[in-house]
Amino acid sequence: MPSTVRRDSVRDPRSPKKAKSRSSSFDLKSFLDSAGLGRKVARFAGKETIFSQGDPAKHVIYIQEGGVKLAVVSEVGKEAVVAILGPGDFFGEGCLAGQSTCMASATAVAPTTVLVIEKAVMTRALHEEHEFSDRFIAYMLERNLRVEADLIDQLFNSSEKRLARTLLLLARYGSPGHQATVLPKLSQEMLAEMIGTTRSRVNFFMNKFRRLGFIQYDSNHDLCINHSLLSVVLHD
Amino acid sequence: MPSTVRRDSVRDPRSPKKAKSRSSSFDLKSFLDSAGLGRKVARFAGKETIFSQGDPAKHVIYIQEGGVKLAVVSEVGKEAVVAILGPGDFFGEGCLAGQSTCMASATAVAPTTVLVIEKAVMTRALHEEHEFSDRFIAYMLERNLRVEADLIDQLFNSSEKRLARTLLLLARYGSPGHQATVLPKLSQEMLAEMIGTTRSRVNFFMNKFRRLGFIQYDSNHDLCINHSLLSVVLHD
DNA sequence: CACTGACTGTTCACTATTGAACAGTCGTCA
DNA sequence: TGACGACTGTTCAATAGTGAACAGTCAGTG
Repeated sequence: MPSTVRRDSVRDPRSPKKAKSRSSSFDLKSFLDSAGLGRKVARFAGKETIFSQGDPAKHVIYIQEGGVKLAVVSEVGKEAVVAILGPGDFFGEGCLAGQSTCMASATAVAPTTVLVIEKAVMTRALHEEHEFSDRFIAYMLERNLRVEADLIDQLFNSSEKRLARTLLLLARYGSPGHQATVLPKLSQEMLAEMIGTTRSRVNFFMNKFRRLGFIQYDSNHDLCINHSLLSVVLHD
Repeated sequence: MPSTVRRDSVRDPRSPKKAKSRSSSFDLKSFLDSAGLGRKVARFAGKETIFSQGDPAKHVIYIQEGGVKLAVVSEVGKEAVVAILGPGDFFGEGCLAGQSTCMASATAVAPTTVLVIEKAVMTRALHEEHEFSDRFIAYMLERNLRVEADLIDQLFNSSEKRLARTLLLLARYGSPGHQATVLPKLSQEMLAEMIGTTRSRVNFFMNKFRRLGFIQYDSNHDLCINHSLLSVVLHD
């Protein structure tokens, strides 16, 4: 069984407005369709594996609907969640940089539909289609900021703060801008893997946050977080 | 004074061959020159600041010669080194993703010459010059892998392993492929900031590694590391 | 030379984090 | 219904990591 380890990344705090910017004037789906890239649509049920760490890396995948978890497993069997992605996100793009195998496993976290794009086709499209290339660059820049923010979070903050931040980001992801937000079901085990700590630690802080009124939940009911109160944790 | 915190990233372990791939057929420098992008050349002495966290973000910068350290400072004054970049690397690219201020400070770690490219000019070049755009995409993909690897390292490994990994990466950077490598002078304070721990911890492990013969150094002489021995640390 | 600044070497009390174990609570499925 | 699996709640000894202090080395400099 996997045990520890982390990573949130769901929506970067440093690019606040971005939430909807992907649905700009350019219609990616139509472009992909017309370019013959969109033919390969694939659907996955929740918890279904899309690809596994070590598989040959041959495709870039674009999420149309649903959600995907990227995770890696260490030599000693610890699991870490590198990112949780949603509609509009790409993954598997490592193959464009010469990666021959997948560095992470991708698993659907909900019923998900994706476009599967051959590496060669993707490369050609990037060469030939300006707008597509622009969009992809913008996406990679954003993604980079997100990962960097996660890294910095990891460097600076204690696991208590990382948990608070992750919950806030997940909440923002769900429904932007409100004071209190309900989160989809998420096990403490998975939170631990996102944050890079142990389940017992997550449990400890979740109970602490609940005791202090920062969050609410009854066993197996949805989690509800109070943005402003929880934010306090981040600033000591 | 800053105290703790981390980050290596110098050359990703997952893209071994890449070291020289940037000097491919396409001559970036000539392109930039001919496109009028290369007019603004700037030079910095070692330790000179290129830009500071919080400055307005208006340029993408391309390193021609030398080395640059990207660091961020937390609210409580801790400093973390996000990356150490060399010739062929870009930085400041966050402004292309809509960042209005610099998220990090950039400091030359050696005498350095760079091309300073206006955000608008960069955007135009990405639109209009296929080959340039390709190159930039490739660069961002690689950079992304690097940061992700750093994040994963942080998630999985103890500070001892992170120190070993960072030393190995720095060594590979210096002179690829050999058994023992000499590293440029690097204070333990800075190593601590790259790794995300305290100087006392770094000192402790440096002495341990030296005692075990994994590395050698006399006060203020260059550090010499033994690749194969030090690699052992990574695998427990 | 004496002084300062920038480092390394070392120690130590405290705190944070891990890892593992065990009990309790659902939901579901034969 | 009862067994199972997937969770949460809780505890605790054992480590790992922090922060701050103080001494020692060395180079440069007025």
